[in-house]
Amino acid sequence: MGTLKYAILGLLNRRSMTGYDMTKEFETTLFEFWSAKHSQIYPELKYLTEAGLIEYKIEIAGSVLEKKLYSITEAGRKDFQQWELLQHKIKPTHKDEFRLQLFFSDSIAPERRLSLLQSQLQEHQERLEHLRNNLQKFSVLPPVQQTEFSDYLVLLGAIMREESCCSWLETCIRLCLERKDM
Amino acid sequence: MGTLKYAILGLLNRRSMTGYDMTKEFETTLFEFWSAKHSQIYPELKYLTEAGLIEYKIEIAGSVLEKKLYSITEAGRKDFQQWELLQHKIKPTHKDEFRLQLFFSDSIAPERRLSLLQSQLQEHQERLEHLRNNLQKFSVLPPVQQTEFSDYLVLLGAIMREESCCSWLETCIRLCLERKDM
DNA sequence: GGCTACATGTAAGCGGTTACATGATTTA
DNA sequence: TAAATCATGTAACCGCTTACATGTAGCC
Repeated sequence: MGTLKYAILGLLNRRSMTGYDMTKEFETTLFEFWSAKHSQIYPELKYLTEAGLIEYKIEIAGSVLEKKLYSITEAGRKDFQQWELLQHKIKPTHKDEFRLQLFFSDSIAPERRLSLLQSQLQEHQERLEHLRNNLQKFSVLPPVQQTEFSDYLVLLGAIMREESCCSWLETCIRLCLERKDM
Repeated sequence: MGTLKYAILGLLNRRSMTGYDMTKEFETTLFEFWSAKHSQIYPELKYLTEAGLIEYKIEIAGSVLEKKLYSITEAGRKDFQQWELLQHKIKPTHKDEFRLQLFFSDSIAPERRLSLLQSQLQEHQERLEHLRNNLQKFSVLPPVQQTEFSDYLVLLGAIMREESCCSWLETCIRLCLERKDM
């Protein structure tokens, strides 16, 4: 797919930054829908530079430390904006180890299945709470043209996904309890 | 993670089958939460056989064609059942190219963003419809001990996930339309 | 006889993670 | 001065996909 390329171009389309800054962005802002480690980012930056889609100038921090401040080129911006218009097909399978485990859970004791469901529910509840805290920074709904509007939409998506997951797990637990003796 | 290993052991824990049968299972039954191509399955079968977790006997189909009918060994069953009890941590990032695209969509025209949202909604609606058709085979809720009960739970999970995704996309579309001039 | 499905493998390459490796700057 | 953070890279390995490669069985 080569999606990392566009994640990087997208970041640089917003503002110039170093590879280190990008690493932080992937760990925080983009974390809900994309991630990449520095060991993947640096080689990709090298490749994108060679391809002429980005460029860098060296800045000196302190007295000797060289930082590479990357920015997007015109060619890069063009490439990015073309990708931004593509109507991607959805991926057919969302791999999910827990659901695989649940699918085969008729091989274990019903109480064990119940405890798996409950621990899974707790994890998703914690993530949901965390996401809802993030939502609080949007005291008012941002205008559509602004960057914050997109941020708001994807955060909303993450929250709704977790809510739905929690309510599914609650349903599973309820069904297991209600029908304990069947 | 080595999850494919347990997907295979789980299948063989239900019934003996060939690599080809497994390929079909991954394409149909398990498709919503796991998948694997035959090119990944056959080497894994070889490895699991060497590790003593599964074994095969050769069956002749027709006059000469050799099929390897795999079954799980006692060691394999033990390994599988141990995995089945593990309380896995949820994966922090669900990579999603569409959400990445949406996140950066302040760089394109609002009508373009709207059309992306609408095409994405349509895809998810189609998948949802397909999943709801699958649900119809459960005319009554199966008893908890049975294999079909697990099947039902994961199908319900897939449906709820798609429903939530659709309603998120509908919300996004509504927000974009309502606030067109802001 | 031809098509589809059955059946089993290997090879190249990509995307990604973990670990290895190094050094400067800032802050407590 | 010690620890945390900033900063940049490489190497080995794993999981997975795409493509290559081959041949049989059943059905119309």
